[in-house]
Amino acid sequence: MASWVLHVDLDQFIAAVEILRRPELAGLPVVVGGKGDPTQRAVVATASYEARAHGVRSGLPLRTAAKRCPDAVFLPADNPHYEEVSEEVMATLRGFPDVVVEVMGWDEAFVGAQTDQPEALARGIRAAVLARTRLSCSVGIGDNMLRAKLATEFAKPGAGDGVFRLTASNWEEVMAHRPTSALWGIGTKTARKLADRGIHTVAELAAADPAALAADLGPALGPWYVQLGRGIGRATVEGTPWVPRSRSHETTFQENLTGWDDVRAEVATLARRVATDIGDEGRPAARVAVKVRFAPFSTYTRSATLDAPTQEPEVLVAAALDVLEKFTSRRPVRLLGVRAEFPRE
DNA sequence: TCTACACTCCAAACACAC
DNA sequence: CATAGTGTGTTTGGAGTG
Repeated sequence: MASWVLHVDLDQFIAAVEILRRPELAGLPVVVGGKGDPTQRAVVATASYEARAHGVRSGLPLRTAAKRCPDAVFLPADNPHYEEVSEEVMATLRGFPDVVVEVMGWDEAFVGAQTDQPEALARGIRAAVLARTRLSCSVGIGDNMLRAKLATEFAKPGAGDGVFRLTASNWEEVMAHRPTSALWGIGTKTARKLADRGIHTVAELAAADPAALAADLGPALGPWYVQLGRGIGRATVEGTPWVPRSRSHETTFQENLTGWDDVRAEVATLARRVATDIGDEGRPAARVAVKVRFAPFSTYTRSATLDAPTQEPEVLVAAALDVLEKFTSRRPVRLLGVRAEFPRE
């Protein structure tokens, strides 16, 4: 019996959930995000494949989505409902005997298993999730989590047939000529830095000198990027529940705040929401951070350690307002956020 | 007492993922 | 022109300490 990592990823999860509630939307371009009003400041949470054909992607401003796809159906995000459906999916995964499930978000999870037929397990998972939730998913199979995660892309509708295996055996064949940005952990900024050094493809990254990259990109990140290029990653799926390090709330205002009294009032409101959350969890906060995004989009965070950990709402509000005083600019504010950090360890 | 240095902690910026 | 919300990890630079 061999050790395998499977990566399960729901297909167009949020859009699919909405279409389940409103079957008449099937086959139409559906865009979910914000309050469902494409004239507001908000971004796309998920677009159906029909909307994606018009260039609508997650993270795109709703306004832009409406321009690219004027005929799309715009729906508000209903996060509590997605959480419920997600729980149902994860419970289905945990129902398989002798597997370890590591949840990575509403719509994806890693499954660790000992088996000699990982494809059979993958198909079993797809069938079970479909039967229980009517949702389709794609499954990547790998000899570690990185390869399983990347494999899923080749299993997705339009690219594959629902299951794909990526291991040391086919890593080069599949990945060598792809851009470094195809790797999990390399975003646009890092891809750009690598390109500046003449590293454009996965193969070039795999062949790079870790020490040289360490000097340039950091002692931990540089060598890690080379490992990514080689397809090396964590091979053990962890099933132990995650303990959050922080809780936060932030909000973008439809109209910029121009008065500092308004800013103070909104920070207090956010701090109370955070206080409610951590009070419900019964975990005192050790540190409070305030985030301010001035118009048009420059963003800053300031923070302070509390005298003693607390969950007292008024102490947290006062602390957040204190931190806010570290900002001296009075430019118009488009976003405010408050974060509570729990004691380390 | 002053300076250099190693070390740790903290705060902020930054990058990334979902 | 437009760019959410939530959360994590790394790097960097300054403050404190011995």
